[in-house]
Amino acid sequence: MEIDHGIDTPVWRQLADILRAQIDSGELQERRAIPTKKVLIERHGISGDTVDKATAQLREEGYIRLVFGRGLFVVPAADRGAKSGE
Amino acid sequence: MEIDHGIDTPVWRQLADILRAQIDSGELQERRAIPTKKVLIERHGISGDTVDKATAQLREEGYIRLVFGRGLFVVPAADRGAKSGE
DNA sequence: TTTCATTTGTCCGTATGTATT
DNA sequence: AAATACATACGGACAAATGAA
Repeated sequence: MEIDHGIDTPVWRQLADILRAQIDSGELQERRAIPTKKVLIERHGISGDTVDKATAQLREEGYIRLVFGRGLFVVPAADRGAKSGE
Repeated sequence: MEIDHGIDTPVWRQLADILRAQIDSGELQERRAIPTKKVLIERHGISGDTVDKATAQLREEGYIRLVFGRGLFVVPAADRGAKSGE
């Protein structure tokens, strides 16, 4: 899964797509934290702002949820419908 | 309508609230462009990224719509339900 | 056609604030 | 006290689309 700066899909959306696919496939497990912001910055060679846009999108979709001071956690598919954030 | 950096409501959300109120009140008229990014930056003393976050929120709500190279235009209330962007 | 100005979205690198451990 | 973690914010830069000259 490589980020491509050359095509017309924004980098933040590509990252959101990658993370969503990893959640759907189980590579990122339910109730566990996704990689930290710092890791995503270093791994993909992108800025923190861009990571934020991707995670904001995923939070909006209900895929992940913020636990302050700890990280972003994968929401179980069963709880995706409606919860604390909405 | 003043932006306040001191309270816990993010600046980008405050700006979104201001613009939404101006649209609802008719101060910003339907089918007309909202103030440009540059104007909003100078008028409120905030950064371009912060303006972007506010306008992205309003686009998502269906209040405004992007016309590339021209500006962000107020969507008539009647068309807010569903249109080109969704 | 080419050039120039305008406008937006995207992106970077850094910094700060708040909460948790 | 210190490290970790995320959201927010800044200021600058670039690409693409539009319109005017």
